[in-house]
Amino acid sequence: MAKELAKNYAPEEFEDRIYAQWVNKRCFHAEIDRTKKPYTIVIPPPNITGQLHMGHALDETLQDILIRWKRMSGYCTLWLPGTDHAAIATEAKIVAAMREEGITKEDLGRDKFMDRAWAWKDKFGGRIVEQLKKLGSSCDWERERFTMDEGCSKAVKEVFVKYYEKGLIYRGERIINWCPKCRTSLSDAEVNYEDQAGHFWHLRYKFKDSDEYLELATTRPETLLGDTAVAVNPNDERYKDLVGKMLILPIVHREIPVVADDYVEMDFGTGVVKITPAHDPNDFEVGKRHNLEVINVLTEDARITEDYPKYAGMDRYEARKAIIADLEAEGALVRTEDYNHNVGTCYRCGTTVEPRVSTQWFVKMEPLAKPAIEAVKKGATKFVPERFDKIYYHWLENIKDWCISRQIWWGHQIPAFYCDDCGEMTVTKESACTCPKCGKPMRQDPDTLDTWFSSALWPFSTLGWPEKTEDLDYFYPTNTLVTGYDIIFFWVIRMMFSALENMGEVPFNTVLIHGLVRDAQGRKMSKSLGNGIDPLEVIDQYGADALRFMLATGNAPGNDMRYIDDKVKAARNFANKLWNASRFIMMNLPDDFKFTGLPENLTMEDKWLVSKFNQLAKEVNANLDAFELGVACTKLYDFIWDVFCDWYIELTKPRIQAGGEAKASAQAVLVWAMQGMLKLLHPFMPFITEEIWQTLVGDDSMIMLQDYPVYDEKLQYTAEEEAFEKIIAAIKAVRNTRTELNVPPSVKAKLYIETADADLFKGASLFFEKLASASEVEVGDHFDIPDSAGAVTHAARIFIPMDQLVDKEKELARLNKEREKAQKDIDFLSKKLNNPGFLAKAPEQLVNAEKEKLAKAQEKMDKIMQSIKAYS
RNA sequence: GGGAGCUUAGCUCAGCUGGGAGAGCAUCUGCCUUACAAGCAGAGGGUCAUAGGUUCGAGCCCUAUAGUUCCCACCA
Repeated sequence: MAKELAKNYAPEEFEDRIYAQWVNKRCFHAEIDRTKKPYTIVIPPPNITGQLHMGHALDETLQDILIRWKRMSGYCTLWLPGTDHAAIATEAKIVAAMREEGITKEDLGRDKFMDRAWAWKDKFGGRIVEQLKKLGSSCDWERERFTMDEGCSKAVKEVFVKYYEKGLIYRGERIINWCPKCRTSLSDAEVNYEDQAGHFWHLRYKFKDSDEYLELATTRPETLLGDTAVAVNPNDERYKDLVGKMLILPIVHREIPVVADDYVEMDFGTGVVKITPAHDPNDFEVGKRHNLEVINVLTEDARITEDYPKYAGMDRYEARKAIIADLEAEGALVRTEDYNHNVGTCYRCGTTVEPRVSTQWFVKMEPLAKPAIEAVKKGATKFVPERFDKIYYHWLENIKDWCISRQIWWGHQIPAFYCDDCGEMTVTKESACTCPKCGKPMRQDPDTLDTWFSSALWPFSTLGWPEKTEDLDYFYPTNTLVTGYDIIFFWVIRMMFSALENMGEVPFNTVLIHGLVRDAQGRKMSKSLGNGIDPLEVIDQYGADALRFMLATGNAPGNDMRYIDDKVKAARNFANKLWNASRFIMMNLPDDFKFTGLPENLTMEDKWLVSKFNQLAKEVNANLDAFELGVACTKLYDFIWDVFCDWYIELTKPRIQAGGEAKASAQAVLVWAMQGMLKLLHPFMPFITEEIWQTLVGDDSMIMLQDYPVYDEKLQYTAEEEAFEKIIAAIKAVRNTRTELNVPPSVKAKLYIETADADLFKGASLFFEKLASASEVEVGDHFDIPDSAGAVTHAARIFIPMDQLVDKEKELARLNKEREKAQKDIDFLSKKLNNPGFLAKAPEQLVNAEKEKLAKAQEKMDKIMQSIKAYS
């Protein structure tokens, strides 16, 4: 074959072409072959921002490695990509984009607005799909992308109605986080806390029956309008007698009681707290315990209500000023101090969140959380790394009921209907209904569901549930979820309990958790810092394979990783190395070369390589099986670079130059090994391996559809492998000696090799000439060569005669240094082997291994001593 | 306040269920040896944060301490 690779590894020249081939030849999904075992992977929604960032690149890389490996290992694989549901941030983008076009809900009406929103979502989702393709994602997006839209909303209704009927969903008054600007409730996770400079206003409330005052402090004086009590700690000696007394609320002049509650900390401030149940979550709880009235003083957009005409219509900050002025006038303001405190803000618009009592829909968490905890405890789902189960437990054990209603108009509308006439409420899967009591048409709840409510159903709603589909039966429960630890609370937990409740089975068996990608200084990548690195730019510069390899290697699961340019460069250099190795193989192949498998007569170095490759295949499979992707990467890197390129290729050169039969067999082994390495590496570096494969094997063959190499007993040559290591050790020793004596490689010298393995070394003399600058090699069982430098291994004593170049003193010093080293080894090992505790308790295998090591060390020592004697 | 992680070579990090400390980059020395200078051959460099403990044996397990990062909760 007259194929040739371009001179340099240039990923930009083939990555797009290779991807197009995968798509055209339908490699990703092939036909679903239900005779194979299924492997299903669930991936987080990649449309969070409509733009690819490093986090996605990491997600995608890990997932894609696993899915390609499984596919090549004979599994029927399936991705469950999350592109349909209204991910929170995308919603914000959609709305912003629609506003830019001047489109409002009122213009279009809800239904049309939704159609429009879905179109936008396609755009955002679609863009990221294109970006993921550049990374080499083997997900068949076209097929998998829109199969679940309908199913998802069907599933949502199904679950909602079911929960409602089982009493798992209820409507209730709760204090919630409310964004006055977005006019929507926010979950705890959607609130960002930030330190803000504020004030502490010390106020005094007068007692009803005396002229005494009680002093307290507040950061939010305007909520005073809604105060319905003042609280002290029941154990506080200072205020014990005051509990139950009545106070007069300043400005409003309402009577409010002093109550005792543990919530109050005695040593903070004055130890007295004003209680505003309608506008503070803690106060709300206190209010419930003491049956206090809940007085709401703020409207939806955080203005004072009509009930307080003097302040009505003012927003909370204007009202604060006005009220402080009035307090001062009334003599109720004692003093003002500066105070920094944590203020909750809306993650979307940054507005300060207003706690607000309102009617919302809730999911009762306790009965759902219990089975979810159990499932992980008994191992039905396991976290990798394991420690993340602690975070999981910690979260679930302290879980509060989940507020699922949102006051936004995109997303799944709550399937509850109200009769405006008689106040009746129905929860139903139907899209419209009439009042069962008075027969009038009912109005659907305008609120929508928290985006995570539908996301929680992902692993089964995407497979067709609630219908009993073949896919559901075959692919559920899924195998693996890959995600960052930051999403455990949002998504993982909710998928867990939702699946257990609705399917009676866990949604996935393994949750592979990875860390965050940080910048070179270890900071989180963020837009405001401007330190984010665009994966697409990295791909343009170094290629997708280099980026993927860098992301998968050199870090432990669950640990954060820093993005360092040099790391990608190192990965790119590795790709270049592989590229050039295959170039070496191909440029030597005859035009009519036909690969027919491993040749019959393998030489010792062939067996050494084959055996080591066999071991590699075994270990890589084991590592992938245990989700140790980084370890697998490192092993592939070491094998390809060190074992194959630095040793084996060099070892074949004499045969290649010799030509004839020797050349042909060397080429067959080279091609065999290259094919094997490409297959092993393909999940990690799909593009370059595919490109080389197709050049090497032929255009219509695709590496993506090959079988993944596995361990093969027939390829294991343990004894030969070990024997050849002696040659390698000897070559290294000669090189070492030469370098230490500053002999340039151009100066050749004859080698005399004194060894008990004469046949072995005789057969390898060419290697010494090629790799150890030998002009000639003589092997025997005894030599006495004066004026020579020495190289010693446990198996051989090598003389390098170089009269003028060898300084006897220096050589003796060098030998003594070696002797010391060898003595250290012997001391260490014999001490260990003379320890009765070690002999009695250490495993037999280890004891034998240590004995063998000692024997080798002693052999080496003997040889060193002989050389020293020869010099003295 | 509750929880989790990290501390190993100059830098960034590996080190799988405890069995003589590793890689990449950087540094030093010598090489353009026709696959590769994005390379080849060598070298130096670590009391594995500190102090105890368990064990025949500890970077790894236990306890405490220090430094550091993150998550959750949150003070009126």
